[in-house]
Amino acid sequence: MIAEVIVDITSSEVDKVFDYIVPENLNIKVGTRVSVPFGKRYIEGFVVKLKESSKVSKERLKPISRALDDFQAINDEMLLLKDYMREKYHLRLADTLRLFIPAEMRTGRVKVKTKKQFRLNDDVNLEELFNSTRKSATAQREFLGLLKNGETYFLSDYEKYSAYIKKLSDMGILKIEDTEVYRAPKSLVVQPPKFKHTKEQERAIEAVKLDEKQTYLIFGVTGSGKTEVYMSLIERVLKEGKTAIMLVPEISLTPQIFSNFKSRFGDNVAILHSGLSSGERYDEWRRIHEGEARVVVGARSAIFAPVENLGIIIIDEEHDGSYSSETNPRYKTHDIALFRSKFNSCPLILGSATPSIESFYHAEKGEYKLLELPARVNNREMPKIQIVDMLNEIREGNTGIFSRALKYELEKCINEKRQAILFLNRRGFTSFFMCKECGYVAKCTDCDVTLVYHKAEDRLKCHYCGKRYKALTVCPNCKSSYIKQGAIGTQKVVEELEELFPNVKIYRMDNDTTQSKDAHQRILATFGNTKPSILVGTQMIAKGHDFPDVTLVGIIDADQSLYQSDYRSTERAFALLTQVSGRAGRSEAEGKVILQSYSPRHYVYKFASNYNYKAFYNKEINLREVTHFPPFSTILRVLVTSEKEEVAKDTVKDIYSKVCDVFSSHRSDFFYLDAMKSPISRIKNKTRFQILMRFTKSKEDDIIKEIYKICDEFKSSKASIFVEIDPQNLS
DNA sequence: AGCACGCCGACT
DNA sequence: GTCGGCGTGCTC
Repeated sequence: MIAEVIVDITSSEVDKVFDYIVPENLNIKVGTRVSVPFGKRYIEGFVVKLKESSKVSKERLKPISRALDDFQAINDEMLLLKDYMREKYHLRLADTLRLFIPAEMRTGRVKVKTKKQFRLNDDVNLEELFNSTRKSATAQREFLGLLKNGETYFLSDYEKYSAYIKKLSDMGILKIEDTEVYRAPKSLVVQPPKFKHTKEQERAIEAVKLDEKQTYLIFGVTGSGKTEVYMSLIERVLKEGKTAIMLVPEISLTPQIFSNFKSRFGDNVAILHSGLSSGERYDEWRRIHEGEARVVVGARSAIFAPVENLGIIIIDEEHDGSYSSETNPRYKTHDIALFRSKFNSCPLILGSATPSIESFYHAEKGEYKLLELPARVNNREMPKIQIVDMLNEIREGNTGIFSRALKYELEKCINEKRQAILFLNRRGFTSFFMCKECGYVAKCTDCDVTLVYHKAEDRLKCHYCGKRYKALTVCPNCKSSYIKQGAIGTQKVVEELEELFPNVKIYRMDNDTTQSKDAHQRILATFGNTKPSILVGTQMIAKGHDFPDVTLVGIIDADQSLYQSDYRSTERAFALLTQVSGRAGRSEAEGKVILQSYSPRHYVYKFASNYNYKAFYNKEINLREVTHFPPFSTILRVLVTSEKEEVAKDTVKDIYSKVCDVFSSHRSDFFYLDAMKSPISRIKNKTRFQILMRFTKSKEDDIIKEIYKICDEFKSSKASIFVEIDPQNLS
């Protein structure tokens, strides 16, 4: 027997299957992880196919040396998924397979945690043993009274009898053995709140057919009880003996979510996210793999959870950018979910208060079934949004961070002993260091990006590679000491607030203050318990926690998300504004949102301030259609990186000339084609060039295939080539 | 990814 | 003369 093996090396040179002889005595199946001799060393690999003969000559074939697990690490569905991802994204085989198993398994140090257990030997007569034990040996008699034939017990639970247990074990009456136990992540279990479904929830739950591969879009306003709909659907799926995957954005993977699910579904729930220890992650994966956990809750990568007999996939906050992988194995969670939905003939549920334009377009065309939850469960109004023209503030002499309206509302809020949240799009004290004399801007030596000043450490940091630099006091270019910081950040806002309200507690939440484990939760918890108080933060405060006493939300620099020059920025801004505003609407008292903008007449503000998603969608989709942007076209980017600028340049040139041929033969399908340096021309000391193109959606399959073929021609060890479809950002 | 092979510069 | 630099090529 011959096995096709993918070696666990992610390099384009070995990105193919290698044939190996399967020794008779080994139990090797498709999907087994194996160790194989490769060149002069041994390497891990995955068996992806078994066959009778090989095209490789007999002399060159080597035998597999051993199986690494006694189970099939990758099931048949995942093996097909690997082929799908290969075709769709042109990923390296080893890269995709790595997504399917926890990293802990590859490193070789598979740490199965064991615990000592004991059980009575089957032939022991408990009653006889009890009676033959001296009456005075009360502890021994007590212990025997706890036992039953055929049951197993953890040694650690009976520590006070350990000496006696040892004796019984020596006498051959009971047996102590190691058994595998799972390190389940801890989470508090609370009593699930009793829900009475609204009519709309009821309708949505019943509308989903569980045995069809249909995609549904649940369009539910903030607070309409989408999570309750998800849980009820999962309940229905479990009743049919099937399994479920529910994805949420990494940032909203809060302990609340877990405890909600744990209380509803108990040990059936497995949790996968980046905060788990490697032991926990491995064990959760094993529990899913063994079929012990049938509900998987997790971030993006949980879409690869090894569940069998999948009955439903739910993607909550489906518009969230974190569902697109931006690095190495680039994939779109929606694509993978769609594949698994088809394979398992099960529904895929996308849920959002602000669906992505693309998803809503699919719903409008009838490809997705639209389920609407238009009313909030508590019938509470969304907070009123007031747009403040910051240019007008300047005209009238207020050049500070806060508009007069925001200051007024902050004072009012504090006087009423309530809480406020101030939202800001940046992090760090200032975004950059710039010399006011010569215009010098501090940049990273390895990446072509401006450095960001972090006041707490008094350091300049590169947000791409993490490299740190001493803060500058003198301009290295012209020696002027007039070197200053640019725009505002969370720290700056906090400082100004402390001056304005010296007696009010002010909390800061951004990437810097949430580095340590659980810091996120800690800040939210202290903030939640302090009144009055103000929380200043970035994106991450937009989601998660409900604070009933937050009555004011201030958006300091609303325009920030609009200035990014990509076609999705308005859509992102709308979602963000809606999301942030929702933070103010949980209270008995009326909530208020102050939105500060330098371009207050932008249409996104008009629609966002009325919470009118559909009007926004109509405007946006028309714009996309006339400008030929997705979902009416496909954007494709070929990114070439290399340590050597010349190599990258030459490779891009070669590829570009071939792409031009494709362009010529599909002239009427192309809207755009150009080759250039990437906006960030160096990252981690690799030069980056790119080719950007945009073409008709209907021809994407053909064109993408041709582009992949071209990239294959020029692949080498000197330059890396990445192809991205509809990339989220173009750095 | 590694590891060997191989062809040119500065040293005991 | 040789030790060692890393460019190139191969791994079933």
